[in-house]
Amino acid sequence: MEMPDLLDLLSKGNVRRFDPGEHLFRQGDPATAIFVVEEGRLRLLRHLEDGTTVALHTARGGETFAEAALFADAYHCDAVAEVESRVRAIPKTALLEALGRDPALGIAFMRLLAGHVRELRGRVELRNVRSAQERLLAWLRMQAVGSPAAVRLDRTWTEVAAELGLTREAVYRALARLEREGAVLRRGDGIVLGPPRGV
Amino acid sequence: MEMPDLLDLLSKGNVRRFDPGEHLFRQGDPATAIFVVEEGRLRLLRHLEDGTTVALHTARGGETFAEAALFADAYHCDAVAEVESRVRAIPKTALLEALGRDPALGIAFMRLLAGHVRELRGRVELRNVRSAQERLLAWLRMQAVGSPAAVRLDRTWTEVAAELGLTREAVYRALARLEREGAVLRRGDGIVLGPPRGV
DNA sequence: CGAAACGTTGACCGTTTTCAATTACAGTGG
DNA sequence: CCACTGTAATTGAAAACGGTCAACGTTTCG
Repeated sequence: MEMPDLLDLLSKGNVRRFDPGEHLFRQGDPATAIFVVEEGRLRLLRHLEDGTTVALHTARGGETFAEAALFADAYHCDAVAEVESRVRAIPKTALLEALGRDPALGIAFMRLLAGHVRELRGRVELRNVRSAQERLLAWLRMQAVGSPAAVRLDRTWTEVAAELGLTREAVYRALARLEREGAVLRRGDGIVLGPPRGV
Repeated sequence: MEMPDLLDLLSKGNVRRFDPGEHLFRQGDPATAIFVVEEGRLRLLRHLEDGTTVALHTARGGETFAEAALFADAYHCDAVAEVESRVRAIPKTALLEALGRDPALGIAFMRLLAGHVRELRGRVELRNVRSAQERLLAWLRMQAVGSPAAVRLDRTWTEVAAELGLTREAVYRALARLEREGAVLRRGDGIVLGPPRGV
């Protein structure tokens, strides 16, 4: 049950550049493609009947979005670049055709989606932890690998804060307090959890 | 682009009855099936390392859940019946095999998963709204249907509060304030939004 | 080299959580 | 038919917590 050339397929589309505020597509436009964010940040916004707007999602580097466009005739929301961004567009027809032809590719795509579901559920779960300190600790434990459990950061704390639904200040404070209390240890480019209590 | 016999396939498993509090499976159990709720209500609960438990999802009649089990060796959460429920279990091996054989079936399943992804992303984005009042209002607008926009509650406010990531008290207060400010109108079993300003 | 963005810490303020108390039901069993 | 029990709904008051603002050092990158 290995992953066939799904990534290959997902890298076939054209990359386009968008300026801040520029639209990739608008609610109601014919759904013609799904997207992969190469770089930057896009917001998905839905316009409601009463004229108000609600944010559906914020897509960042590496993420795919508008997958649901595969199964709809039109986009259900706007996609707007928040900062200058590079976005790869995978044509819907080609992707659908490939998925329908090669079952293994379909399975791979399902796994991708199922993984998203699991990851998103984890994210929601994390947000249920009220305390900033506990939430950060839970996140660190989820990210941790090895023994002793350690996390190597591949992103800035500011970005981590956004994922946790906190301000960066709150994260720094939580971090400082966790370290003060001996729950974690900052090690340059990463964090070590559950440090030796005997010291 | 119609839905092929996914429902057909999803109605192939055995139906089992569960009493309130009874477990369908537990976190760590070998993943052998995905499920469809025939009737009742199930909660998916994840146990954190600190012993606490958080709700991942509440599955209701008609819903499928634990789809991610198809691609995982073990369940990553508990499933517990909240009320007496009838649940259909679709064996993982059979489903995987059928999905691999019939591409159309796969497409239908992908659509299901893509819908879940969209819903979950919406949930996360909702949690990014800091103010309890704004968050509740955004949620209400998303749930609203008809004109004038209205929401009929099929669950308790306590449950809504949990989905919003707030305490029920915070929800009641936000609700009271929204009503005081004329943004919503409580109507027995539901809520009417953006009430006529002329009155 | 200079402008951004990141990292870090402090103080203050507003909001939400918590704790507490009261009302309103719906179901249960005597 | 009614007291009895448990949960939901509701509101108040105080405490805790995170957000916001501010200030400053550091790194990054054009």
